Amino acid sequence: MARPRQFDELDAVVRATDLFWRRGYNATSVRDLGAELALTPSSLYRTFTDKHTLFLRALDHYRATESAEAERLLDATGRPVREVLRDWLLWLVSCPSDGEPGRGCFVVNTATELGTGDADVRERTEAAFEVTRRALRSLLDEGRRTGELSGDLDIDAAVELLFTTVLGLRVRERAGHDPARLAAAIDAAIRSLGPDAVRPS
Amino acid sequence: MARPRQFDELDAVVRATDLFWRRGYNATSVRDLGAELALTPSSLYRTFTDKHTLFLRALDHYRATESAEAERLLDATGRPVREVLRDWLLWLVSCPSDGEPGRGCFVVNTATELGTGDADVRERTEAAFEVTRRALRSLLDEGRRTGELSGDLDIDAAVELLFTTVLGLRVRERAGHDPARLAAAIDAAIRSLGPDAVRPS
DNA sequence: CTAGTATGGGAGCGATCGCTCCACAAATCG
DNA sequence: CGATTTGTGGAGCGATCGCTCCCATACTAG
Repeated sequence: MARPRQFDELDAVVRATDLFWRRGYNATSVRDLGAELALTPSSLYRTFTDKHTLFLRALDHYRATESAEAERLLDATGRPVREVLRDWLLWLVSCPSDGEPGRGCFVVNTATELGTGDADVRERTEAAFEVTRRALRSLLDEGRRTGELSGDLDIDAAVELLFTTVLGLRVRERAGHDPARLAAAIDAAIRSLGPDAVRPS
Repeated sequence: MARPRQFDELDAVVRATDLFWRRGYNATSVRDLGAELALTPSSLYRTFTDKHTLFLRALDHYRATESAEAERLLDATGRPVREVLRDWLLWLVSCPSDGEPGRGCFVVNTATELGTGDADVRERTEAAFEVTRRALRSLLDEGRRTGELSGDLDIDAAVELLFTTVLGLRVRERAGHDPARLAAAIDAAIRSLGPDAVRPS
């Protein structure tokens, strides 16, 4: 051992995530990061190798916190699946907290900004998308098991529609669209699953 | 009059649109633009003022060509509205032509990259979104007039869902998702409008 | 032809980019 | 204590950023 760090590495990643999330990859300079994380260039590079690697760390951190929260919201066992789905979708478009302009979803912002060109990034965005897709599928499977969703429902197609809707919602949140309209879209998406067979409205 | 231009201004805007579309605002340098448009800095700045103004020109050009094509696809009078809607949505995710990696939608990419911070940009992205929303609404109104759509359908909500789906589809096209899955999402979105009352399946 | 005017080419401005290097500081060893 | 190891601070590297300026060029008007 030798001289200990004067900063918390996790805290630095959290702040870096916030900055990359708000501004995107290209618009965030190493000097911006240094100021926000209270790190000199030498500490930043010694700890995180370079800007690109720090960005990947930020993406990973975002995915971890995001999917942990999603798991919490989706694991409300026993509740009606439509209600669980609705709460989750509403959370997606109001997350993390109001008061600031919309930041959308870090993964979606990254996927649209960097496209498919960066292999490291694409690997992570695709993994994040796959987690969302799986979560939707298991929720719909659950709904079919309990009988809340009709056996006629094409679950593959419904997952694709809901997943696509999630991405659209997060773009709209970033664009600052009226929350009431986003809520209307969410309700319409849930209605597209058909009438509730167990608790008819 | 004096010395005439050696380049076509519209052609330059077309090329600039292509570059900004693929790389985004921040990742496109003035030197990149100069090389792609075959323009020296002096010509570029004399003609287009600065990078930001050229970007707005590119956005306007994109909106004009995009909405002209959309109008063509949506104005297929007499055809079933579900078919018109389906063809349009399929066109959105395969546009402008294949062979290259997905570029998504220039407006969506811009909205997510720049957020709500740039007033000039936001004005244009919101206008583009409003055009799309209106097009969907008039299509659904038409469907209700002809009886193809049920009178019970909540058109406001359906417009919100379809519009959100459009944005999601364009993100997914940019992210390089499987076209078959996008088509499945499109079919599910159309099915969410309810059964066809005039031409029952 | 000359005068007037707008363009094309390109050097290069100050600022900022991502990043490196090195002297110094603070901890653990013997 | 001195030797070693690791982190910190900051000057500053070469490259690139958005952009400006100057001058030769190529056109029209008279």
